[in-house]
Amino acid sequence: MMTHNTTAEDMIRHHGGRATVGRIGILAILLAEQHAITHREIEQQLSETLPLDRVTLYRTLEWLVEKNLIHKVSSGDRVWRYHVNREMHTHQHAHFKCTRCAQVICLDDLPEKRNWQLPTGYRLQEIELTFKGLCAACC
Amino acid sequence: MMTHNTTAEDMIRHHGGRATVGRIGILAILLAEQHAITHREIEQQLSETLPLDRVTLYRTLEWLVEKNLIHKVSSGDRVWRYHVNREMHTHQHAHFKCTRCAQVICLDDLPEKRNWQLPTGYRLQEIELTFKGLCAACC
DNA sequence: ACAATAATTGCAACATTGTTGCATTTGATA
DNA sequence: TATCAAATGCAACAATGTTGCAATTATTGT
Repeated sequence: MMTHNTTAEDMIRHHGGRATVGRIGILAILLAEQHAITHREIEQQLSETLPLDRVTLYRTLEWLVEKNLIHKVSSGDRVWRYHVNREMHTHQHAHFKCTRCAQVICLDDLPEKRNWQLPTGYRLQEIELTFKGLCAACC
Repeated sequence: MMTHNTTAEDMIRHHGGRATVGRIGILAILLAEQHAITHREIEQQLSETLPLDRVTLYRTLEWLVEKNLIHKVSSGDRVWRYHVNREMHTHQHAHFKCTRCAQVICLDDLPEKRNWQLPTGYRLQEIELTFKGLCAACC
C-alpha cells in the first residue's frame, strides 16, 4: 500500500495536479485492484481509512479519467467501473463481465476496425466490446 | 400507424398476453421506429396520444423483453434503449451509437465466439459489441 | 516559515432512471 | 354480463450522478 501511495502521488504530480490526500488514496486503491471496480466499491474501501464525500469521489474519478490515469468501463448495468491505465490499457481493449459476481476484468485485444462495415456516411471512432459469462470462480 | 397497431396486437396475442391499449401503443411505437429508443423517448411519443404512467411503461417494456418481442440495448450512457425484434435480431448482433446525437442502430453481425480466448476457467455466454462514432447525419 | 491565491473539497439540494407495495381498473372468459 | 386474474396508477422509495457555493487546503513566492 505504501508503494501504491507513492506511485499514485508520482502519477498525479506528473500530470500537473495537486497531490491531495483524496486523489492519492483513490488512485492507490485502483492501483491495488486487479479488476475494474465501481464508484460504490471505492467508496466502501475509502470509508475504512479515509472518509471522503461522494461528490469529491465522483469529481476525482472524472479528473483521473481526463488525465488518462484511469479509464471508465461501461458494463451494461448502468454503473461505471474504473481501472488504472497500465501500459496495455493505453490502446483500446475489451472487457469481460461475470454475470454472477459482476466482476469486470480487462482483456487484450479489439477486433480490427477495418473488418467492420458500417452504413455509408458513418464514421467509426471507438469500439466497446464486452464479453459476458461466468468467471473461473463462479463456473 | 394503423398497420403497426394491428401488428402489435397480433404479436401480443400470439404470446398469450392481454392486448391492452398500453401494450399495443408501446409496441406500435417501437415497430414504427428504425432505431433503438429510450424509455424517455417512448414516454414522450406516448404523451401526445396516450398518456401512460412511467411505471406502467417500465413494466410493459420488461414484459415485452421477457416475451422476446423486443430487446434492450445498453449503450454506455446508463440508459436502456429498446428495439423491436425483427428476424435479424433473434440472433445476437452489434450496435452503433452516434456520439453526437446519441442515436442507436442495430448492425448485422457479431465476431465469432471461438476466435476469442478467455482466461482458463471462464465461460462465455454473451457478447456485447457497440461501435461509437458519428452517424451519416452528424458527420 | 508564512501569506496569498487558486485548486480542491464538503455540503445541501436537485436531477434522472428505475423499483416496490398496494389499491383500483380492465380485458378475457364462462 | 358477472367474474377474476392481469394490468395499471399512484405514492413512496432507492441508486447513481450533477450543480452551486462557501470553506478548506496545497502550492508558490517571499
